[in-house]
Amino acid sequence: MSIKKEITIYDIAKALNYSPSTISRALNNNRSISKKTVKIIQDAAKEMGYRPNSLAASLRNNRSNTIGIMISRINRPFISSLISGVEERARKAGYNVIISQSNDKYENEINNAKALYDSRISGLVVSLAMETTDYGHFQQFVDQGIPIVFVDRVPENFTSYRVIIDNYSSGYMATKHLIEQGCKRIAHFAGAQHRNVYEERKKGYIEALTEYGLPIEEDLIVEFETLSFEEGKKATKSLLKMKNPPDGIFSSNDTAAVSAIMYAKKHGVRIPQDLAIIGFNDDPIASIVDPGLSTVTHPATKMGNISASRVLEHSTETYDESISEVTILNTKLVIRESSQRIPCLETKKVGQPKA
Amino acid sequence: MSIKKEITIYDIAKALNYSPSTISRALNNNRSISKKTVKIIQDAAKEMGYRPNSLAASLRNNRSNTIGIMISRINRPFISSLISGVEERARKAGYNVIISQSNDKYENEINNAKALYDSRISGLVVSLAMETTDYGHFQQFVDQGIPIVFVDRVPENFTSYRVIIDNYSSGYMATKHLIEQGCKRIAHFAGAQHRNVYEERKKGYIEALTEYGLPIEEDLIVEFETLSFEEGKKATKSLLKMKNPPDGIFSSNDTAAVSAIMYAKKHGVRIPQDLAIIGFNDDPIASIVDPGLSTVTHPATKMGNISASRVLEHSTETYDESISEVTILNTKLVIRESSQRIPCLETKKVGQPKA
DNA sequence: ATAAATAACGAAATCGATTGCATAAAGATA
DNA sequence: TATCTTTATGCAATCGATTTCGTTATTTAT
Repeated sequence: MSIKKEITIYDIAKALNYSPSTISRALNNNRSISKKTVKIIQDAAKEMGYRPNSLAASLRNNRSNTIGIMISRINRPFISSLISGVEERARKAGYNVIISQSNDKYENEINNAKALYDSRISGLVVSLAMETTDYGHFQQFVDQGIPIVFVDRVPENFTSYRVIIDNYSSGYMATKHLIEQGCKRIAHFAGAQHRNVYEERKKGYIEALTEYGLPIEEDLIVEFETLSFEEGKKATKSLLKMKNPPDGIFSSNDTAAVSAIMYAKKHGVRIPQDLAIIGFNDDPIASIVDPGLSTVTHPATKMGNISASRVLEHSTETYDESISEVTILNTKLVIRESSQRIPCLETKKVGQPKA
Repeated sequence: MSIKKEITIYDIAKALNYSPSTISRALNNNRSISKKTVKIIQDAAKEMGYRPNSLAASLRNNRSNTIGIMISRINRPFISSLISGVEERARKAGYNVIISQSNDKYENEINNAKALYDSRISGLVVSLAMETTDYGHFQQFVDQGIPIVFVDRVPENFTSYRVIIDNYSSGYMATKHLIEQGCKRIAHFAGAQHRNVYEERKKGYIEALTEYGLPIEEDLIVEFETLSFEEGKKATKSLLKMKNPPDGIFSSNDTAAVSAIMYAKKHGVRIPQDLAIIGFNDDPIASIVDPGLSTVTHPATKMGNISASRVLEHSTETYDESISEVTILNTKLVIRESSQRIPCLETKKVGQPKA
């Protein structure tokens, strides 16, 4: 266990007979050091096997070249791709990424926020826990000038960066698609209505029905807690038991939609003839289930990339904290067999270009 | 942008007329400070809103209460659950988790190792990139007494902690199951043979065939590069084109297995009657595909938990660096319809108890 | 009662990099 | 030549917590 000594700028300073300040500046390509000296120092540093101690730099600068991520659960396709996108971009810029999962609990989110804050992260990427309705725990970051990027599940009243999709239009398009396929009674699997994404998808659903003169039936709108497989099954069961069951379902996620497909199939309901189904997210299971689940793509990795970029490009000088910068990404309908009653391939774009 | 000043131990020291040393000790419950004083100081700290600056402590201690993770890709079910398990355990202990993905590239793995090393992580959890065959980039951690836990994809010759499943037995059991279901010509989707997991699964496969007196046919063993959906399709296609096609497939992962199911189904091959299939991992898609894919469970989250524990419990004093501590977790066969020719539910355990 | 041990706390160095200010040398301008 | 810049570098403080050595009281032992 012979722990090797690390080389510091002091070692280099001694070896080259320069002061530590000069070494530091040279290594950071500070222009006040002549190119010749810079070269000498950088070469020596490389040769001596110097490795910057980022902890020391972080302490001095009071920021740690680290991006913190707060999400509900890592092991969900959308979330893991989102994280992947953040990591990808951050690492290219030499930043580390710290993750924390809330398991959709408000209390965990608060604790994680504190932990990340104490870690002196230089930026935060957040997708809110299902439970969260109060955003006070994010104020500490704002007070310290640490940029926050909310992704996908964003708060209603909190000035910050946002990276989202157009949930309203996406919900509208998904529902419209079902209508165009001949559905007259379309059910909706809605998520918690205090979470923007679910609220807006539902609004889009209602708008589409309204526009096409179809009635809004509260019986056909099921509000889920977690949009889980189990919940999907239960909801499908009770929908199919109705005297006048729906002929279409727009689900706010793929898990519940797939669950519906499987339950319906098992009970002799033909998909899409008797029941057309469309989900949301384009998780891997969407293309595996039989019949394939039509859905709305959710550009997770790209959202992660952009979120990280927002943090990296954030500049305290140019930042106006009274303005929310919102980035809206396009989604696409992916039409598979679960909703395709009329034989005609189509792929539609939803949403607006980047704001 | 009025950035609030943080409270330090010096502020507390001044307020209470103690020295910073005493404050530090009291906050760390050092026994050389009287209980009375400790209480006074801790109360004051709380009241003043003191928050320890972990960067300062990290610099001083030269370790950062952070666990680094190196994996191939975050957005894979097994990996994201693994990470989830590490995060879960680490956060409970007040540790942060930094992630880095190699995308299965050796070069990225080297760079990530350097980045994590420079971040002064206090422990490392690694699942090797597909490409990696040289392990020199991990030596730096050993030299600094930083514990490394290899999970799942582990190196052959590198003394360290390991958390794995019994791939050999699992492969054996999976194959045996197919044999018991009446398969006579079982194909194998093998992964890169320099990666322990794939090599051992194949060995288990061969052992089972041998034990039951079935011939080993090289034509039926397909070595994959990435075990992707595409590769699975291609392999299935050529297998089914053989004059004497296989009646069973043991795939080293679920993705390729599901791909095989879908391809075979599409081409009129009945599953499991004509072709019985079993996969590996128990990814979500395994229970979604129709017919449901039999597979081998891979206790990902638990492996993550244990890996984190190994790091947290690691003690430089008691550690003997000439010994590899290996933890082997149980796997289970999950029998679904894709392999069930004989009507009889079964679930078998594979592997040994924790070492 | 006196030496020895213990308890409770303080002074100051340390971890390694950064940076405002000072300084010296070289070049430019009048 | 004298003055003013500009260039290149060093000095020393700083970030905040930890820790090694001490230094006083206060107990305990003899």
